[in-house]
Amino acid sequence: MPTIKDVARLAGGAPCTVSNTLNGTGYVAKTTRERVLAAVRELGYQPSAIARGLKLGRTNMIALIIPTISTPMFSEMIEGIEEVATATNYNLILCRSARDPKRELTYLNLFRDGRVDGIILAAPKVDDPCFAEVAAATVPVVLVGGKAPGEDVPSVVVDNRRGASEAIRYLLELGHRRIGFINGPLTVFDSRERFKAVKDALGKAGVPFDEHLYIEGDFTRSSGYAAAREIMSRPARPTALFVGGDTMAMGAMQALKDMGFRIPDDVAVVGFDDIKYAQYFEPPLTTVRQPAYQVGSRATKMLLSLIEGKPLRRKHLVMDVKLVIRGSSERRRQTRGERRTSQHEGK
Amino acid sequence: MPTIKDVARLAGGAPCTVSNTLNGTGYVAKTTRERVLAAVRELGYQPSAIARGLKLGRTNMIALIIPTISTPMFSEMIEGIEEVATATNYNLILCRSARDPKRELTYLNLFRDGRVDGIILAAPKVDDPCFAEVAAATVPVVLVGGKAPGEDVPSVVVDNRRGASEAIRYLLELGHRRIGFINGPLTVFDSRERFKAVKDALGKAGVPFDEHLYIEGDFTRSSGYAAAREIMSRPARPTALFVGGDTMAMGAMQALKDMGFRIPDDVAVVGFDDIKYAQYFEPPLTTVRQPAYQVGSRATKMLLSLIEGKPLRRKHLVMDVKLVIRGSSERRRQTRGERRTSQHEGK
DNA sequence: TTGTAGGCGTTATCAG
DNA sequence: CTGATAACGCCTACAA
Repeated sequence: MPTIKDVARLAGGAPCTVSNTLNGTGYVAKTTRERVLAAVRELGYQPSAIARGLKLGRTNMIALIIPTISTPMFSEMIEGIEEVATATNYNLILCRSARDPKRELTYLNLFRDGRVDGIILAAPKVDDPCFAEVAAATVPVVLVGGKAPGEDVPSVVVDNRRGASEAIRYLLELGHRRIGFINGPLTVFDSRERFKAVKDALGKAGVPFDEHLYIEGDFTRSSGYAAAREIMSRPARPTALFVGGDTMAMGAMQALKDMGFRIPDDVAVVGFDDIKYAQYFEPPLTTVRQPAYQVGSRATKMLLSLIEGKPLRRKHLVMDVKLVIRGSSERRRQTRGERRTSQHEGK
Repeated sequence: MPTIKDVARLAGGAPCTVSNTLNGTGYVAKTTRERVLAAVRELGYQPSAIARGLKLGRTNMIALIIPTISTPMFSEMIEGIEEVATATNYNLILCRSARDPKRELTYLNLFRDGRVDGIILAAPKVDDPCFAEVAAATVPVVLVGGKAPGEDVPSVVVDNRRGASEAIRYLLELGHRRIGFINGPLTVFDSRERFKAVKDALGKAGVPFDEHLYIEGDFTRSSGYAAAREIMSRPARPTALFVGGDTMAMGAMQALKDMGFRIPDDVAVVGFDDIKYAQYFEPPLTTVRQPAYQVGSRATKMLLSLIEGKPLRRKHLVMDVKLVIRGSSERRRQTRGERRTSQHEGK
């Protein structure tokens, strides 16, 4: 690889002139500029990001620490992050935390050395041990799907409370009174919020929260399967299931079918997420849509603002969610012909 | 951030002694080492990856250039890549190419400056303009899901020919003679291979390849939907559909249902990929499983070998595929009880 | 066994 | 307008 010196030599000048030409800093005579640019082209010169990073203390890299990559919600979020980063000339370093605070900590420590200009930490645990590290970070950190104690660390979350209470209110309106709730682990911010909202919504309707209708899974399909089997085997089983995650809901639906229950006739199911595949479940899943892509892109915009030293207008963003009603919760009144178009949502 | 000098000062020594202590290079007296380590701990010192990268010409970073992130096949592949990279102490820079050779080129050029030690280029086009750049790259490049002309650039692909011909042979065995083929774009390596294999397999069975039963989509669900609608509207429509991608197959199945065809009774469907959701389609999709995660991890191992300067045992890997038979191709003979377990594959 | 000097490729400063 | 010089933080000779 040619260096700036090679270019300077070929153009008959000094390295700093090349630098000034390329970066538009300082004054460079037009003729000089042209000679320099010609030399650059001839050599195929490209400044070394490493050397520049060392000098400037800026790398144009951001790091993303995220539980998994291939989970639909997270992979969409990653796409939103990548999009904004790339558009702003930043590169993305991808780190999988597997929801393990130790790994989060390792990465957070790794990145204290200036190799990245900012960090997005996705889905930290409630009381995550790494929050101390986050507070002491040498670069801006934005939290996604979680909040650190206090108001200091900027965050983007979805409106879990609203989503969960809408789901519950909707099921109540349909006449359900025994509503099972398959939640994610309470160590996860989203799950905790949803838990509170569900209790609240039930309480307001005068329906007592029944612990026997509550189970926690771990967001996997198999945990949803197991949870549904369990909950449907208990006495006084529910007539509806609210599942905090579409992948778990998929497992739950499978369990219901395997146990011989019809959806929604015997049991209504409402999920959370609205992953791409939710509308193609059988029956299509009623679920609370959360804008994963936008969560990612907004968080990245916040991070980039912080990196540029711009103040944030709002430190904590709560993204809107929306209940999407499909066949898993209401008996179909549609004819075959109507389904044809109704099922063909989006691309 | 403290530098190596700060540590040296605190420990009462020279920077190089700190370096030697930390890297195990040269001789360091035990007492000195201890003093150094104590100072390191006290200051929370961590070597700067940037400075080290500049000095050593090695960054422990690899770049991945891949069409999309949230497509199931690709996101699994990314996970395989991330896994191996992390385990070997490398970090992953994620770049989305959107199948655009221009973007591939931009990235390939960007990375010539030494900021990464190696590059994985996923799903390049056949005759991709960036192959020239790949050949001239300053760091090792491994191709995934594609091959450059000649034998020079290492690659990992799946056995598309075997997969496609098994699918076709299977449909022929079931008695199908008019087999529609919804393929991906022929600019994609996989699609091209599958195309040849399908022609071959039909030819060997004495069934002529009928162009009216062939359509290309772009791997999206909507393109599968449109393609199936189109192909099923033509005269002498097929009794079976082989679809080169499960997401497209999902769209195709939707189209078939909307048109009133029963699967598999009126039309059998066989996909390619075996994405996680394929087994939960209605009916569950018969498809050719490709090991996306392993493709990613193997490619990364190859790349890391090249980076370490180790010779490759084999420059070109072809990963095995496997036809997975489910309900979309054969009329169910199972009772409800049997389905229960058969549908509950994997997690 | 330890320390000194130089350089990796840039860019900022400041003198010419 | 241009160029010499120093510095970013680290590592590797080589000298002490």
